[in-house]
Amino acid sequence: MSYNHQEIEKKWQNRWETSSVFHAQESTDKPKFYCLIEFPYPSGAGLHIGHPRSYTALDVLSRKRRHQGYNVLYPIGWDAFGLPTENYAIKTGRKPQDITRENTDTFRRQLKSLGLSFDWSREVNTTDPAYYKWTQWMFLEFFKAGLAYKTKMAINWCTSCKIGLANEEVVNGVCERCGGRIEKRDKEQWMIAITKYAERLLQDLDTVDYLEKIKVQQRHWIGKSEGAEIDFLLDGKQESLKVFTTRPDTIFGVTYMVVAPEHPLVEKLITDSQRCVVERYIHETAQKTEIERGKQEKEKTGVFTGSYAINPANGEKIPVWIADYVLMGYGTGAVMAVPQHDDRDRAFAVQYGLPILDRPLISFDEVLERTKGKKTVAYKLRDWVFSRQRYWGEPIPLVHCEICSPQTGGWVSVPENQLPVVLPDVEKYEPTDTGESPLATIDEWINTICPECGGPAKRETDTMPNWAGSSWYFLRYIDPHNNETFASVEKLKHWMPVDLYNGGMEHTTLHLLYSRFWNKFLFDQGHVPVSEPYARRHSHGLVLAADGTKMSKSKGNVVNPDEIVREYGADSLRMYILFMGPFEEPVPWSLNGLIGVRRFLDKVMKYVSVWNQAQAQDLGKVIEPHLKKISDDIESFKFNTAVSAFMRLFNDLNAAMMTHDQLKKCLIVLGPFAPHLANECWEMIGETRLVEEQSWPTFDDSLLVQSCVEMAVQINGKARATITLAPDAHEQTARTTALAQANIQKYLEGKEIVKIVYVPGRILNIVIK
RNA sequence: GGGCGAGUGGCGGAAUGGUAUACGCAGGGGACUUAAAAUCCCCGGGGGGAAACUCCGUGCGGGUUCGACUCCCGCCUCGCCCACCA
Repeated sequence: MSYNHQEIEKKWQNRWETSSVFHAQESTDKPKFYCLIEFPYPSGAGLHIGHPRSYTALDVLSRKRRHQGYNVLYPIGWDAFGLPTENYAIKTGRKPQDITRENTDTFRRQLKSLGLSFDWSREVNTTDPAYYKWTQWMFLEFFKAGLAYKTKMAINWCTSCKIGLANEEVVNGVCERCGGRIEKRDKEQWMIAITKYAERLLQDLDTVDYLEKIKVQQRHWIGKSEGAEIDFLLDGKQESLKVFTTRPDTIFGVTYMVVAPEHPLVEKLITDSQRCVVERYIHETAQKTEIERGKQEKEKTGVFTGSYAINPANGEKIPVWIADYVLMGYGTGAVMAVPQHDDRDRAFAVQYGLPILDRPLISFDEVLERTKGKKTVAYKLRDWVFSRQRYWGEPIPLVHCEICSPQTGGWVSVPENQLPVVLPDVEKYEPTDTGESPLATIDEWINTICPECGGPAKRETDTMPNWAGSSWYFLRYIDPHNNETFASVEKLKHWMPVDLYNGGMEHTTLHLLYSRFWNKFLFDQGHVPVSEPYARRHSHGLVLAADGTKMSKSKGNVVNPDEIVREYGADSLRMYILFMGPFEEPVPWSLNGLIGVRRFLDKVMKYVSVWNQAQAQDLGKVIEPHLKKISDDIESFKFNTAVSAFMRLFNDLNAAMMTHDQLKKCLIVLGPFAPHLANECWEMIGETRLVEEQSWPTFDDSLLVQSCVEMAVQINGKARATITLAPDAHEQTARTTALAQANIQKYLEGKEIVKIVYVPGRILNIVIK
């Protein structure tokens, strides 16, 4: 017998919608639980089968918390700015706004069909002007605090997307999104000074409950090194070269120095005789892509500048080289090379025949004294490139005025009462290879008046990266319809921090770090009540195709959730996706596995439909251990074994009828996993109201202990017999029973018992010789 | 090169010091049926044996322990992340 999932799923989804059971409450004495999933990017491809993995898992937990009496906030929204939509708009000649609306409609319909207990009344959309008004407002807070600045810098330019990328968006030397070739380009960019928060982003990891691998990855990304800055006077010149080193104690072994090709002192270092060769090297290096640089990792390149520096520790004269293995963005962009102690320096020294000297080490303090150096720290973290030269993003709310604000380069904030600066309609969205935003072609939008002097001014045409809107969306969920502020202080105090945030590992050094930073900044400005936004962070594994590879359109191995829901039902999909494997591990999709879960759900439906109270017996001893395990497994994210415990429960029943109360308990615990079926069964046994309105069951300890257990008897660690005993049986009883076993006696014949190890309820091991 | 994780039946996986392979899939056998589907019951790591039982077995090699998939040391393979960060 197979139940009609299409009928019952629609029915209960309507009931949930009209009853508002999933709405977070505004005023209540209940403890709060804020449960967050990473809001999706509504792509044209529709929901990916991987999305429900995270959503269903946290749905189970949210539902359990509601049963447990918590006021639960489990919201959903759309991270809808970004390139795929813009590129699709260009290709089809349509407006990104229209495409986004269609895509979010599809995603909303698909998510609702899964029976997820989101509070749909709080839906947010980063592309909604009422939302991005506050993204712009927050940007201005960064600007006013001096943390947003515009600077000319070599950026990563994706030649395919025609867009500047942050370092974080360049993966293996190619564009993270499209795989396109990256080249370096000099461009004026808005930057946000995340590096000012490097130390706190690092330190405060100790105050939050994240999976350890997430902390490790963030620490590594922030990359703190302690060391010293030491000045090396240039021979015959006024200037000195400042280096950063983590090994000041090796300073006697310095045999040469190296500066990055982009170092500001390069021009002064070049001597006439070397000018030709050095300039050619710098030019060649600038042309190199990240990939090309990577390939030459083993083979280092560089040139001698012609200049010398003086080692402040011993007065030795040492040559200064230029090489691209030294990075301008880290430390001071200059190093003292100690081939004896550093592999890279050694490789370079070998390559160019520079001396390698084995000199004694000296203490940190002594070095600082001799060289007048100072202790310092360096971070790998770089400031955040915040400009994008594209259309489909939040306009940066600044105008440029020739007269006003010379201290900020002529940049003036758009006043709060003129926010949001709304994206204007444009004819064409194509990016230009000149690196200007498509907004740059709309004169009537660009030309405006300066809010300070009233004179003519021009709007900034760069837009924000799509990490902007996602850096604070968890705050907007708390008060999504507020027109006065992004969220009221009282509501923020009630809900923050997020109690549990689940998302993909790929966001660890991007979104997760950005949003921690963003929240800390708002905290410092007094706008949010907590310094860390997420009390706990968990992460899920990918759903792979059946062959264990990533699902991709080009390989044609993408599973469509609509089809699964139509054929097998949302409850089957939910339960299978939890059952398929450990939550944190990548797991291949299997239609057969899904069918197995559907059979189980049919079995439950069949059981309930033939269940009758007249034949009921007390099956508490069978049922409760399983329900207890399921309840515990939810807490430890072991959803796969929770589902198998359900299967065992119904196998163990052997079709025996449990009591009405016991059946109710089973259905309440089933609710978070298969909510439609649980409600349908709930109604079939004559219950009114919704399963969602019931309290989570408690478990009777006396029913959790078995009266007797089967125990192995081992001889020298090998199982030779089994005996049945009370779990707390006395050792003497256990020994007597074990020694009476025929197979045990066989082994004991002619042997001496050295000792007997007895672990009640577990094992009895007889050691013989 | 560095960091993190994983390696268990035909397959997804369970067990984190105590009878390895729970649960599910695929497979074999049986019941029901004119038949099939569906459903239900039974079997199910490999070798030997009629059976009782026995030997081998959790990537490889050592070790700790009464007892190791589990802990320790040394390798191999795969996955993910970072990768010239001084």
